[in-house]
Amino acid sequence: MTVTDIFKDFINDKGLRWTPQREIIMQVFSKSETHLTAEEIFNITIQQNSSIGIATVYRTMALLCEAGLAREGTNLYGKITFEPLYQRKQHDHLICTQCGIILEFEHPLIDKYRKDICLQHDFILQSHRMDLYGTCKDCTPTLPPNSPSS
Amino acid sequence: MTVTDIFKDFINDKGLRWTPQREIIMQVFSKSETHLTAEEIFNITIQQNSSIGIATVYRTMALLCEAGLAREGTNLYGKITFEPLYQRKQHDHLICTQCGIILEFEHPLIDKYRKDICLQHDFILQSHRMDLYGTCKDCTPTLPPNSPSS
DNA sequence: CTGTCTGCAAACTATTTGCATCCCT
DNA sequence: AGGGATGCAAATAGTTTGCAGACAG
Repeated sequence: MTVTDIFKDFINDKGLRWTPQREIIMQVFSKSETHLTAEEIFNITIQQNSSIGIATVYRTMALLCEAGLAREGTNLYGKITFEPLYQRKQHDHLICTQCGIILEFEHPLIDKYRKDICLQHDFILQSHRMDLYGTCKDCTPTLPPNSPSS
Repeated sequence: MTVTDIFKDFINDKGLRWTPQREIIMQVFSKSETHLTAEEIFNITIQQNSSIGIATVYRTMALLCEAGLAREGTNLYGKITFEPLYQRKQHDHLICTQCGIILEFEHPLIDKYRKDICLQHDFILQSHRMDLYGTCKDCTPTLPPNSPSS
């Protein structure tokens, strides 16, 4: 059962049609390890089929979200991004505000306490998003050894 | 030392000018307990000064963010929102996807593990955002007592 | 064949910017 | 007086929508 199969089933079950555009877009997207904007997905897809329009990317991504295979978000610049959800552990993000890189992590206890909180508030948790913003290892200026303490 | 004082100092220190518009916008904003969009802030301010333009709201909110008194975010509909930061404990959010209400909570252990994670990744934490999405107490359909188990 | 999909371009919406004028300092 | 601040309107930028033709089933 591949991601493509799942999406194809979803499309069929809704009485929609399986098209080359939908297949390409979903493949490009599901290969990605990071959060992509519609434009980024579009730029990759047109390398494989130069006649795809960005409207189709948006329309297909909406279907992928509906199918539970993708999730919408917003990047540092306010653009909509899509995050692959298929067969991925739930995780949280470290986002470097210098270079924009997104690192992933998970922490079982954070997860546990998250659920506790929801119980305490009679809140039925559907999903969550936790992003930690800061400076990643590579963007942290490291003082050279013996550097003057100006 | 009120919020207004802090903002006024910030404005002065930058060699900028204290204007009625800035004062009104900042007061409207700092009275708010929730996340507001620019338009919401605008709608309240024009009740006090009908000639304020929305561009000024955006410009003033940018200053408040720079001053560390506000923080930008995105609501369920993709619009930019502003969250007051002054003299408020850091906290996380429970966001009801039905009615949009935002409940706040804090959990010291989640906070501790968040910091641990950053240490492990040589990541210098500047800020974070954790939003839990789901259904709040009031929007949860409760079965009447003795309801049939259809 | 039928009705969905597509690409295109136009429409929208939220946000930003240019500019003449205003008004703090 | 001088230069930042404002409101307006126009410009952007991202996303959505309408439509005629293409095409899956």
